[in-house]
Amino acid sequence: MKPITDAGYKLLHEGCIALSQVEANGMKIDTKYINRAIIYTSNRIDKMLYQIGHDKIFKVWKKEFGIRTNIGSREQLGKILFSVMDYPCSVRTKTGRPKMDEAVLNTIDLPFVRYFLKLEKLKKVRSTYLEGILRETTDGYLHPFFNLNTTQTFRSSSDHPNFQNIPIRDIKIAKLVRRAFIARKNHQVVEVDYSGAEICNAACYHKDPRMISYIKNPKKDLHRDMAGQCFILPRKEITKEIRYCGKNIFVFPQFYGDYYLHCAENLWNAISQMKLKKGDGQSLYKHLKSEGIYKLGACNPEESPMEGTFEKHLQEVEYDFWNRRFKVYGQWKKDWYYNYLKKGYFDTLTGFRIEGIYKRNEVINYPIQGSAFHWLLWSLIRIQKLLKKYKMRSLIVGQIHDSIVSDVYKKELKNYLEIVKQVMTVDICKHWKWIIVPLKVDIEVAPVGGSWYDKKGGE
DNA sequence: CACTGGAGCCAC
DNA sequence: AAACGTGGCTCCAGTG
Repeated sequence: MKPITDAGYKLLHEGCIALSQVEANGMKIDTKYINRAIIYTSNRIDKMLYQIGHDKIFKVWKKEFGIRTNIGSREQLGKILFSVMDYPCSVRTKTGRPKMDEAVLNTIDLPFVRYFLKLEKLKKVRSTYLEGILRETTDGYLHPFFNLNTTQTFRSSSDHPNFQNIPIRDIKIAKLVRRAFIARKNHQVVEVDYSGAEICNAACYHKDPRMISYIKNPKKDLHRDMAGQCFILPRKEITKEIRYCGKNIFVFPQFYGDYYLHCAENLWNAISQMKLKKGDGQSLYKHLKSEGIYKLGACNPEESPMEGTFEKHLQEVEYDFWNRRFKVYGQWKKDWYYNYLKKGYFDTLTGFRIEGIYKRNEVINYPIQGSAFHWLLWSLIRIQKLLKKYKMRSLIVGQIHDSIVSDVYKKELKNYLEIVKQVMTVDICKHWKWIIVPLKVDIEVAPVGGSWYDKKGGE
């Protein structure tokens, strides 16, 4: 893994300098708030511990493990549930222990298990995030590290603390943690990200005309279309939730190298969780039945799927996806991997060579992932230079793979956004002629006096 | 007491 | 033929 062009070397050299400035800038932290949040979370943890301590199952647990009883041990809980209480254990880890993650535990309908999961979540929030952030904060500022030398793909990483995995999906936990990240006085938090960075970047490699047309035409929607195909639904019946499944259980996994068996299982399971406008998941199973799909199927890699099963249907959807809809993309994947096998390395569009022993999915994913980050890195370097050149007070304070987090002086907001848009969607295309799709950014701004949690989209 | 691998979970 | 890519952090359990 090394730069093979001067431009590649220069990108990392300047990137390193720019990110060190980002580290030095740091983000302002509301430490008083964090201390309150830790107390609040601790109270909730105590409540859960009380609930657990007064449950009959905990008596069984103590009887089994005595002085070794550890409420944080999933292994011990597994023994109680699957050996002592005789719940069936359907999944095991690769070392043969019962799998005890959230998905498995959600299938066991006991208040005790619900308390346990709640407790684990709260402990994670407290230790990794609230306490982790506070530990690394000095004089009210947090300075996470951003590394360019640690990843296989030429992406970046972040540590002490990791700024790139602060909760956002679970809205309550997101608020609890992100509320701590604030802007300097008379500044506001602004986050700008490339929309569909990896999909757009992939298109620059494979140049599939149908993918490019999806990217160029805002009326087209790949995730909606694929959700429709997976569930055999017309466009108008695709709810937000169904589209979400198309995106996160079919399209992205397929891009990363997943295959129909896995997708079929996950989509089928997702149906049971769905709450639809017209009825619930059951109505979707019924709908599939009316289309001749009666069950999931065995999903055994050794056997070919049976007619009338969902796995058979997904096999057809997948075939269509790579051999008809995105035929050029599908062929590119084959060629790209074949060329790697022949040469023993592959080169990225941003000027790097990746050499060594890699699996098929790695060979296909690394260049896309790495180059997508390099769009961001190039943009960050340039934006920072311009902020300096115009003697602006706004500062870049963080970076998350395809987004830039800044602490923007309120009077500079308009200028800042102009610079960012110019660099990220216009200048970069002049710098890298191989960018053959139009680039778009999503902008989110928090009000002055607000926190990172308060960022809102729409220009 | 230090260290390590596994498992889990957070992000893109 | 194979089968979801990249990271970091925490806790547990086992080892030396």
